[in-house]
Amino acid sequence: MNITTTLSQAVADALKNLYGIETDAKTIVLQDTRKEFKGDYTLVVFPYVKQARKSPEAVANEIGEAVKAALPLVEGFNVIKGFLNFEVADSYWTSFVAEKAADVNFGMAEVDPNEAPVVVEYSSPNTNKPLHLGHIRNNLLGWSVSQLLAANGSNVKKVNLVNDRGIHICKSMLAWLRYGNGETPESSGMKGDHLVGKYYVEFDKHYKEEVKHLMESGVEEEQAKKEAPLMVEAQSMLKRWEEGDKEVRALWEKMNGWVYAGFDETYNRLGVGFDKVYYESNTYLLGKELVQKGLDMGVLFRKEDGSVWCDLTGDGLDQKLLLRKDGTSVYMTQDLGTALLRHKDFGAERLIYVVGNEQDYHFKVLKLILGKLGFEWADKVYHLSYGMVELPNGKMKSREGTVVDADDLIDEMEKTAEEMSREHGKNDELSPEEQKHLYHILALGALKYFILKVDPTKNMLFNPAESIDFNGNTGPFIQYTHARIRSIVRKAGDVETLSAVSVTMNEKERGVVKTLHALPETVAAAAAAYSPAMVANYAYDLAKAFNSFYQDTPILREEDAQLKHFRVQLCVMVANALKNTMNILGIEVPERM
RNA sequence: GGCCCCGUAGCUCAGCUGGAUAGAGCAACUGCCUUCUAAGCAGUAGGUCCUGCGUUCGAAUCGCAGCAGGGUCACCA
Repeated sequence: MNITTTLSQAVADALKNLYGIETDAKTIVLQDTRKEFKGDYTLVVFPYVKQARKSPEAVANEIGEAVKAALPLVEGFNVIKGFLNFEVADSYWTSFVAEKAADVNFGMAEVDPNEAPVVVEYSSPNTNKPLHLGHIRNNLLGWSVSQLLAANGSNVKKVNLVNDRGIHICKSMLAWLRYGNGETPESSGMKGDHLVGKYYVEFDKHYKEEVKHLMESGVEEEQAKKEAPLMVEAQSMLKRWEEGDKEVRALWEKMNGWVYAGFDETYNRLGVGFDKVYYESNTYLLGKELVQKGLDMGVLFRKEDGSVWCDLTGDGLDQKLLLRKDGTSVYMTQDLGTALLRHKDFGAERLIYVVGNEQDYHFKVLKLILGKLGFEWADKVYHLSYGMVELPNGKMKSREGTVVDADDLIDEMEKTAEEMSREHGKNDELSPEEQKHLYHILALGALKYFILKVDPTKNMLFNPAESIDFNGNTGPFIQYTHARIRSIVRKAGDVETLSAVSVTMNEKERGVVKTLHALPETVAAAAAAYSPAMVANYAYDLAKAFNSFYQDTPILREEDAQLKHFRVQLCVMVANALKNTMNILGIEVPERM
C-alpha cells in the first residue's frame, strides 16, 4: 500500500482512539513537508483541536506518538505550532527504489484495449488554409491529453473531424479558377495547404475590391457584401457542390487532396496522428433526424417561418436555431449528429472535444440539447476548453498577416536548434542523420514544452524569442538532463539489482526519490484535470532535483558498492520517468546531446 | 448591455480540494568546468498575490462588490 494512504489511515485511527473523532481516512490531507523543516509528510492539526479540546501542540504530539507507535515506517515526528511533520524511515524509500528500478514503465498504467474507449477529438482543421500557431496548441494539447489519459489507463481513440466543405473552400476554389493559371503544388513547388491558402487570400483581396467599388457607386455596405459578384459566384459554387456537380466536385477533390498532403506533412513533423478521421462532407447532413425526434418529443419547436429551434431560456440561455427555414442545418445540428455517430461508432465511455474557449457557449448548448433529446450519455461529453494564444503585439489576425505559420515556426525552431547545438559542439561525432534527428527533437521539445507547460485553460502569450530558449524551464533542459543520465547509465554497464537496501541517503537523494515516488499520483491528478501542464511541471521538478543531486554527489566515482548501485538505480529510474513523462507531452528524449 | 473566463516579481508562468516565511524560469548581479555532459549547479536582488469588504483559528486560494483585460451573445463554422 502507498505510504500516504497508510499514514492517513493511521491518523484517522489515532483521531478516533484519542478523541473519538470519526473521520474518513480519505478526507485526511497530508501535504509534503516544506523543505525548511525536517520530515516528509505534514498533517495540519488545526481542524481537530476544537473537538480534542487541547492545544494544537498537544494534539499534534499525541497523534504523532500514536502514529509512530502504530507504524514502524514512521521513524519519528516533530511538531511546529499546529503542524505535525512525520519522518518516514529511509528504508521505505530505499526499498521503493529497489522494487521499482527495473520497472521501465513505473507510473504508467497499462491500457485494456477491451475497455470502453475515451474518444478525443482534436485538430479539426478547415481545408482552406494552412495550420498556424493556434492550431499548434490544439494539436499538441489533443495529442498530449490523449497520451496522458492512456498513461492513466484509459483506452484512448484519437479522432479528427476535417471541415472539408463549405463556403470557405469554395472561395479558394473560385480564386484558383480565376487567377491560378493552373498552378499546382508540383508546378510551383509550394506545399499544397499553403497553395490553397494563397488563393483564399487572393479571393479576399479581389472580393474586397468589388465591395469597395459597389459602395462607391452608392450601395450600402451590407448589401455590397452580399451582391459582390465573387461572393455570388462562390455561393452558387457551394450550391453546385451540394447538388453533386461533377466539375465542382472534381476540383474540390483535387484541391482538398493538395491540402491533405500538406497537413499530413505538418502533422508528421509535429508528431501527432489519429485513429480515425471523419470528414464533414460525410457528416454535415447528420443531425436532421435528431431534429425530427426532438420535434416529436416536444423538446424542439417550429416557428411560423418553418425554422426549428430549441428553447433554452429555462436554462438561462437563449433560443438556439437548429434548422433554417429552408430546412438546411447549422453547425449545432451537425455536431449533434456527429456526437451521436461517434457514440455509436465507439461505444465511448467519454467524448472529449479539444476546442478553444471561444466555443464554450456552443458546447454548453450542445450538452444541454443532447440531454433534452434524452441521451443519457450527454454528461459524458467533455469540452476541453483551452485558452487563446496571443502574440507580444496582440492577437493573431489572419487578415493583418500577424499569424504565425506552423511550418515556418517549426523551420525556425529547427534552425535555432542546429545553431545552438553547433555552438556547444558536443555532437560532432554523430552521423549527419543523427544530428538532423537531434535538431528536430530539440526544436520540437522546446516548442511543445513551451506550449504545454502552461495550464491549458489559460490564455497564453507566445513570445517567439522565449520559445526558442533552451535554458531553464524548457524542454531541452529536460532532454539534456536525460541525455546526461543516460551517459552515466551506459558507463555503469550492467547494474546488479539491489538486494540489501541499507544505504543512508543524503538530502539530495531523498529529494530525488520522493519526487519519483510522486509520479503515479501526479499522472492521476493530471489526467483528472486534463492537464499536461501538471506533467510538464513534474518533469521539470524531477530534472531539477536530479541535477542538484548530480552536482555534488559522486555516482560512478562512489567507492561504496552499495551506495554506487543505489545511485545508479536512481539514475535509471529518473531517466525512465523523464522519458515517460516527456512522452506524455509528445516530446522525444535523446540518448546524447 | 447579458453571460463566461482571467488579474501572482520588470517579463513568462507554478502555487491541487483554504494552512508554516507566496515559488520557478527569463532578464540583472556573484561564484563554480585538469574530476560521471557547465544546454548544468550554488547564491544575491526583485511582491500591496488588482482594490475593498466578508467567511474562518487561518485567505493568493472561498463569497460579494468594484476596477482592468479577454471571449461570447449569427438562419457563420
